[in-house]
Order: sequence, then C-alpha cells, then structure tokens
Amino acid sequence: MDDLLERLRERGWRLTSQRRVVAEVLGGEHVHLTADEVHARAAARLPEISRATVYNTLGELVALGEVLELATDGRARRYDPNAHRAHQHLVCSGCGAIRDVHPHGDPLAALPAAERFGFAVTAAEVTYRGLCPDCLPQHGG
Amino acid sequence: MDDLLERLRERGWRLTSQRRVVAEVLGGEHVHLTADEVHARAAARLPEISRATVYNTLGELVALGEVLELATDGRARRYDPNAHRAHQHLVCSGCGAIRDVHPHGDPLAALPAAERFGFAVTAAEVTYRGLCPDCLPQHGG
DNA sequence: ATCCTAACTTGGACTTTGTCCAAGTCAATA
DNA sequence: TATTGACTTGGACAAAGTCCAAGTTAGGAT
Repeated sequence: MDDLLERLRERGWRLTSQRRVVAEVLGGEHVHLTADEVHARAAARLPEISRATVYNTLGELVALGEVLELATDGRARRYDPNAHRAHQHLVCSGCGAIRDVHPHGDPLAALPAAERFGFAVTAAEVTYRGLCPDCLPQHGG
Repeated sequence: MDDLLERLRERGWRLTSQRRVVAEVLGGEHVHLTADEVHARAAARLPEISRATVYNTLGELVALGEVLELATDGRARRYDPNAHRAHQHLVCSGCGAIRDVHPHGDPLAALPAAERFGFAVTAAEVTYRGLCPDCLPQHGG
C-alpha cells in the first residue's frame, strides 16, 4: 500500500488530501472495512471529508484494481486493500469476522469448459463459511 | 420444489395463500430472483400480498434450508430454490446474468487445516465471474 | 510566483433494499 | 364452527448507496 499513491499519480490521479487519507485508512493487509467504516476513520484525520468522496474514491480504487470489493453478506460491501496477492475469504457465520485465506490450487481450474456456457470466465471468488473460535460453542467450560 | 409445501407443512408451517404463491414463484431450477422480483411475480397472482410477507417468507425458506440466499453483488440479495443439489454460480460481469454451475471436486478440500484458523468451516461458496456470450465484444461482426 | 481550469469535493436530496411494529386476519385444531 | 396463536398488512423507519449543482483546488502553463 506504500507506493500506491505513487502508482496512482502515474496513472493521472490528482492527489488530494481526501484521497490520501482514504488510501492511508486502507493501509494494512488484513483490513476489510465497509465504506462507512472507512469514512469514520478518514474523518478522524480529516473531519470535513464527505461520504460521497469516500464512495467515489473507493469506487475508483476498485476500478483501478488496487482494492477488492467484497459482498460476503447482503449488507454493506467491504473493501480489501490486499488486491495484489491472490487469496480468498473465510467468514464467521456468527460475528461476521473475515480472514484472508490461501487455499491450494486454482479454483478456476475446477470449472470445466462444458460448465462455462460460453462465458469468458476470468475470476473465481471463494467464500468459506463457518464459526470462528470465539463463536464456537464451548465444551467442558 | 413440488413437494416443498408438503415438507413445510410437516415442519409445522401454516399453509397460507401468500406462502403458497411465493413458493410457486420460486419453482423452476434456474431462477435467481431478488425479493422485489419475487414480490412482483407473486403480486401478479395475489395482488394484495405485501413486501413484508415476501421478505418474511423468503427468510423462513432460507432458515429452513429450502432456498439459498446469494450476495453476488453489493445489491439486492437473490434467492435460489435449487438448494438440494450442490452447485456454484457463474455471474456475468456485464449484465449480471447468473447460471448454476457444477465444478468438479469439493472446494472445501482446498483449504488446509493451517488455513482455517480454528474456524469450524462448513461451507464454501464459489462465484465465477466473466462475460457472458451476449456481453462479450464481437469480433469480425 | 500566480493564474487557470478541468478535476475533485461537498452536502443534501433521493433511491433502493431491508427491517420493524401495532393492528387486523385467518388456518388449523378441537 | 369457535377459538387462538400464527400470519399478514401497510406504513414508518433504517441502512447503504447514488446523483447533482455549486464551490474548491491540484498541478500544468505562463
């Protein structure tokens, strides 16, 4: 995420304080924030930043391939800055906690041509679901 | 979907005309409707049915394991009546069309214990993405 | 340095999707 | 066929996201 701003500037981005703050908030590998969470954290540093700008900026980062957009539940989309290392997500059915995980093999390879129906398939997103240790019923406690 | 109502009655469901209509709308294997689409189709048969009842009924069908709830985009959840045969989804990035697909192997098996972080993992949902034939750029046409 | 302007940001109105509730209705049992 | 608790209704509300006209500003041009 460090040189993200550099890459974006090279692509013609105008580097505003708002965009800088949003990019900083997304720093760190294991973050999966909603747009409103990003806005709250950004506003802690730059109080006048608007929701619209956060939505715009997140949308641009997604379009540029710098951030992934997740729809793991039917609620708010989440934004994952770890876009440059292939990974999947493990979601707790209890509390909603999300972890990046690395299954082996390429999930795309499991879909034979006959099951592609003429689509040009480019990606496979896997969401593993289950209960995290904190949400698991305790035995013998 | 035929004997669905029978199964539900056995589980103590009260069989109202509204529930019957919602179940009928969901009939057919390759349907992935939003709640509002279900409501529109249900209202064609039973004009006074309310949105609240459609939401309630869909939620109950999901809780009973008779219908799957999909969050393939950040928009409306979609409801898939094909809950009894394991399958995954292929989604067109252009128009949003959805197809049921059957990859080989069990996607759960690709996640080693070391990548489960103490979660009790019970399911893996795979969303394949790409362009459908209608959205694919045409060559030589 | 400063000017200029297209690009960016803002706040608020608006839309879509979903939830909640009090009051009315009805399916299924006795 | 009477009863009753489960179900349904419509409308208010909430959450998540989009859109727009007006104001601001980054960064190239001078």
